[in-house]
Amino acid sequence: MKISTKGRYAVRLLLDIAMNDEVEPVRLKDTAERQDISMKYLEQIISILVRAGYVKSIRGPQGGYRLTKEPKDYTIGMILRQVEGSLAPVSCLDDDVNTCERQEECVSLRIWRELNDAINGVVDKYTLQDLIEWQQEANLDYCI
Amino acid sequence: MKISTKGRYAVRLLLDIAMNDEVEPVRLKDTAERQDISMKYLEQIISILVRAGYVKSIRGPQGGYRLTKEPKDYTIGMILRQVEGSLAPVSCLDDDVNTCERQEECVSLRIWRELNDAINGVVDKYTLQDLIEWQQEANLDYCI
DNA sequence: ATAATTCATATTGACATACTAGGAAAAGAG
DNA sequence: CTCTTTTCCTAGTATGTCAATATGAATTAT
Repeated sequence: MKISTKGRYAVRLLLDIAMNDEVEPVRLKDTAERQDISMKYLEQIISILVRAGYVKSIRGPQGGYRLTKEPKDYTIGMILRQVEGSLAPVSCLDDDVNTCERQEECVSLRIWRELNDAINGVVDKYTLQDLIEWQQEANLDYCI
Repeated sequence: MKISTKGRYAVRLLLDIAMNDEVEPVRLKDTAERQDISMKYLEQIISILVRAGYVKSIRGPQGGYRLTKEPKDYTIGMILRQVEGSLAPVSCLDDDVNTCERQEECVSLRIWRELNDAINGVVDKYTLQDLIEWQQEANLDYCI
């Protein structure tokens, strides 16, 4: 029941881009340093996000990445689902893969469904904007 | 973010024992047939539950397994955590393994914490007794 | 032309998952 | 005491996933 590093890194990656895109787009190399994550790994993760239309890339020198939307428009759930695939706790709940023959008689399914809703409820309640604000608060605290 | 077969089977196993322990203890062979799960795999799972004191075993002919408590005293969360280990969505939240140096400055942690609470909230809300009742209702529906 | 960047694909090692296999130990029935 | 039925214990195995690394091509500002 763990969220993979890929999912967590994706959140940190987008947060880093959101918070560091001032004049120039954000280079992966810098994010890698700031976040202490291998750049090569970040490349793989961001390619998913580019394909999903969550960030746009600018190639060549002075290139980098930019968000395509406002931070408030990225829920954490969107990000996680994009890079992790479904967050459903059992595959019976994945729309496309409901191969379980016991669906009808399965009483556990009721709990898994509720669990699924609870999970999505939390991760879809917060957005990158929330993380940005928390981070800014934390930085303030740190300075004082 | 998936619950493993081991966890799900453990729930079905205990439910099967709860619902079939009439006169004699429940033999794994029968559970395996009823639930369509390999008996060898069930052996491994039940050994965890025996060690945890959730079931007691009776060896030899006419042997089998019995619950040690009332069905209402097993939450689904207890069962899952016992066979799966922690259900925490990030290992930072596992008490013993909080090796993450970013703990202090990590704003995502707030979300993971809330997610953890949501997950445990659901799985600890329901017990084997609930499953038994739902199963009995389902069986009634089926007959009518 | 050069250098800095993204893009694409392949490979790797470690670990976990989901089993299967073989046999030992206990205990009731005869 | 033996046979059979059950649990108990340990090891093995095939497959897949995770978490990266590695290599190099494509693009583009300077």
